[in-house]
Amino acid sequence: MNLKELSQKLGLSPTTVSRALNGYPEVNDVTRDRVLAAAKRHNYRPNTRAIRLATGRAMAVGHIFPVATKNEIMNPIFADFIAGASEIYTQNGYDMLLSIVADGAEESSYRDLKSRGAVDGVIVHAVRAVDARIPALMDIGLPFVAHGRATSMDDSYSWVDVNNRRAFLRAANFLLDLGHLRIGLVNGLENMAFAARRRTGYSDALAARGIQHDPGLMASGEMTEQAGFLAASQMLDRDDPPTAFLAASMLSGMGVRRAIEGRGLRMGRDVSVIIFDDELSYLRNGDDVPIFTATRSSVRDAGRIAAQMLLDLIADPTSAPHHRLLEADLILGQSTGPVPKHV
Amino acid sequence: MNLKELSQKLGLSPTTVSRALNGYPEVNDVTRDRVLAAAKRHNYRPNTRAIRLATGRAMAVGHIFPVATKNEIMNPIFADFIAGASEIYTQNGYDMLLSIVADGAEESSYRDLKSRGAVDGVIVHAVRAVDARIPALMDIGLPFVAHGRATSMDDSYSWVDVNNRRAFLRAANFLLDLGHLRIGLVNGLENMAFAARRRTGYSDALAARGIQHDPGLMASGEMTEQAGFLAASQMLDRDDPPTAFLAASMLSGMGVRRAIEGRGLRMGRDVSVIIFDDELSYLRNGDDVPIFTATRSSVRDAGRIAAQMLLDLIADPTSAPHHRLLEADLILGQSTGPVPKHV
DNA sequence: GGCAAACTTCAAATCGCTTTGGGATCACTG
DNA sequence: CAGTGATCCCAAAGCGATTTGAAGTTTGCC
Repeated sequence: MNLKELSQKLGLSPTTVSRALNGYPEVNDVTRDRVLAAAKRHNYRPNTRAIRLATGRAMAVGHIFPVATKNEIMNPIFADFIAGASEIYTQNGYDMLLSIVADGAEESSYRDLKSRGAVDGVIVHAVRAVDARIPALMDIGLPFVAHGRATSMDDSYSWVDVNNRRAFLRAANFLLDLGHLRIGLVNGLENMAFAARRRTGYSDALAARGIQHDPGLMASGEMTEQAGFLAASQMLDRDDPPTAFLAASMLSGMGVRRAIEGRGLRMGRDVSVIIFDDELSYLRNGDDVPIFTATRSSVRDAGRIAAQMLLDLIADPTSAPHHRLLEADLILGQSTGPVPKHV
Repeated sequence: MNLKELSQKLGLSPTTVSRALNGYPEVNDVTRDRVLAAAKRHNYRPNTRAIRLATGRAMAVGHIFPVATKNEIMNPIFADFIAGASEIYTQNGYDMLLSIVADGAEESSYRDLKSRGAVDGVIVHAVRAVDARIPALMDIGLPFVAHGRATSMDDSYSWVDVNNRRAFLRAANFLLDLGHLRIGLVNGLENMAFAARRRTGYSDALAARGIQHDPGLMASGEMTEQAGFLAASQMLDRDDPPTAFLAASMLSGMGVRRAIEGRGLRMGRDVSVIIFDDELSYLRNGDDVPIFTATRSSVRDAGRIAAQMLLDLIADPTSAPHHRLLEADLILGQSTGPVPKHV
């Protein structure tokens, strides 16, 4: 069933039917009702391909994920971010186009999407501290929203980000207030913007209390359980092991916990741990009472916000860049406590 | 730059240019080379929207993920499966359309995609033991490949699946051979087809050795660390705790491990564990030596295979359904050993 | 040389919708 | 009653490709 057939059945022109369906004012209410009823009865749905060609809009948004060919690690937050964004697209009649491209091929991928007219805008995932994609997209002229901000150029493009620096600053201060002086940092890869900022927050908190910088207490790597375990193990095996940890993710934290418990220590009593909790659906931090004390910010919400921001931007491409800096909550769990006396 | 402009620059008709670019035989080689060179020089890329309208093909594949509104758990294998599928689409000039829909709204979502002409086919994720989506799609007439098979109707549609029954049968037999008699099953939700089959494998292995069915040693739930921990904890606190576990995923296994170690036991010595390892990129089972003994099958490979199967099906919709049953490897890790003497 | 077959190329129709630029029709003024 | 706006509807021209059917050019062969 297409527009032409439907209009013939109704004895109207395609023009009128199209206008009736799309809510244009120049059509009689009686006529409009007839049209809407007929459309519903015949289960008519306008052909997306034709709409796209006619309007010149793709009614689709692209999500391009970089994957380092070397280790091929998909970011675990991916699924939940997407889930949040998807809600918004569905509500607004947009489709979500996904592609996963090798680490440096993103720019050509963007150019391709643009010149093929396959999308109206894109979301930039996993922003690096220095990220070539951002100037590239500005050059290409494809509307975009970044999930995260590069270190520089903060205001010239739209982004949604968590206040990573403050989150880790607060977490570190919380541990310092509990008396912890040696705090291990189990960070993500610090070429990523979010990880770099978290490190800054950590360092600033220590510096403010006059605590000396100790490279042996700062690890940076993939945010896997295994990596978290290894990093924490190394630190715990020092002569002056840390009494607390700041871990970059739920998985890292689980690795840290294993390292602690594997040494016969108890998390929350002998060694404190704070994680960054993205509220991933399949990595919940406990059910009622949080297992880990955590800085928490829902990545699904971030997905929703970024998607909405992008649609707004597409609707009005001339508008100034939008920004949204989310604050992470500091929630108390069972993994932190005062520094043990006997240490 | 569109076809018309390009053809004007070349002094040719759009017809010829189109044919030259698409490799049709009725165009002179000299002309073709001229066209190709000009296309490259002007960075011409045909407009996807126009191609789609003209050819009537969407050149896109849909991935629809069901999300139970209650718990909203995204399946962790999602990201890696998608990554595998994406490779294939990219190679073949297809786009991947993703949407996440509430648990029972899938059918209308399929109908929508079909009548809008937004996709040429879909992948069905997370097949349940009894799954309404499969007959629905057959009714709608949208080509599809299921990742998993429902309990019945095995041959009337295309699927890619792992031999889940045999995987758990082999794993259980391996444990039985090591002398374990009480084996705890920490399964996924058994309304899912894969989990139901794994349970069958487990049960069949025990039955073949004349071991009595013990409901207290069989848990079924979300495949999270927390759920795995709770299930294993309960079993370990029995008067006759299991000496081994079969866990449905890496995350479940991590929970089981925590339950074991939290009781002062050592995994691999006091209690054995075998997991099902989907080879998720961010949940690697160790780097060189596997941590867990595991039945292993790459979900990324499954994504590749399913995607290719779907493209084949789209290319020839009249062909008979395709099937691919993958066998999981049983790989030896550090989490299994003979049943302890003193028990 | 002549005629058919094979090559090349093109004009125009098509896909299914939106949107521009008018035409009717009708009621309301002055 | 002619003139002026509203109001309602339509024909036709896009959007940018593919594809059909046909025309013009070579080539091949007797």
